[in-house]
Amino acid sequence: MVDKSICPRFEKAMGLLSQRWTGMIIYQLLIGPQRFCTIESSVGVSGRVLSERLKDLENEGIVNRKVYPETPVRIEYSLTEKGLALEPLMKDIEKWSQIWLDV
Amino acid sequence: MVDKSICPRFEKAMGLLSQRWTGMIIYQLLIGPQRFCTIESSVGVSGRVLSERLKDLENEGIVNRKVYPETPVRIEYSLTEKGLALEPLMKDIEKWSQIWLDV
DNA sequence: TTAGTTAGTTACTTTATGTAAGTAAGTATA
DNA sequence: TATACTTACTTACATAAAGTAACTAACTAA
Repeated sequence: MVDKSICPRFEKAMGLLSQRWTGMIIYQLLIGPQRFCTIESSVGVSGRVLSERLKDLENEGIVNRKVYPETPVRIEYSLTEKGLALEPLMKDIEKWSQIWLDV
Repeated sequence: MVDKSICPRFEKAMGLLSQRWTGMIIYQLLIGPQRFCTIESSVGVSGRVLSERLKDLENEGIVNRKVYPETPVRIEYSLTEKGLALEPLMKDIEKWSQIWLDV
């Protein structure tokens, strides 16, 4: 008795955003372009998973990766237009959490 | 070098919403009160995980569980005020997905 | 030559999820 | 009386995802 009436786009979006750490990474990148180690320490995600998530987000066109061949190499991750479009959503989570959650 | 400057409330909210299936369950309950088997089939989550999630959501005060001692027993899950307050957020995901994702 | 940098990757362990069968409490059917 | 059928779960077991820590590449500086 399958009765999936849920919009497949919504389902895909939720599938992306409900991966562990993905939301936190995007939220952190809303501050501005950042390098790997900065995201790692501010978000508290392991390098193994961060590397995986950034690859996925890049493939989805949500995150941009820019290499600066300095020494040591600097790589900056930033949000694309598609990624920046998630800001209202993040603000809503912020609002909700401030009203309904206590620390 | 730990530099977690992220708001703990936001982090908790994201921790809740980024659990697999949680968002879909809430989205489905926005339609109205529903029983276990309806959520199970419409969302496509397994009974094992659905049971776990509904317990968590009830503990968080997001979902309400009401027992109707009919035969066979009917149990209806619905969103509390706190849960309903997540609607704008869900609408944002909907909007974003419709603009930025293709099926 | 040794040490130090960033941005990863690899191997291994622990946790989360999927799958399918089982349970409890009750009614209806043979 | 026995068997089957309902919902709402739970349990046991298998697989997938995430955590941890060590390792690598490419380059510079001491």
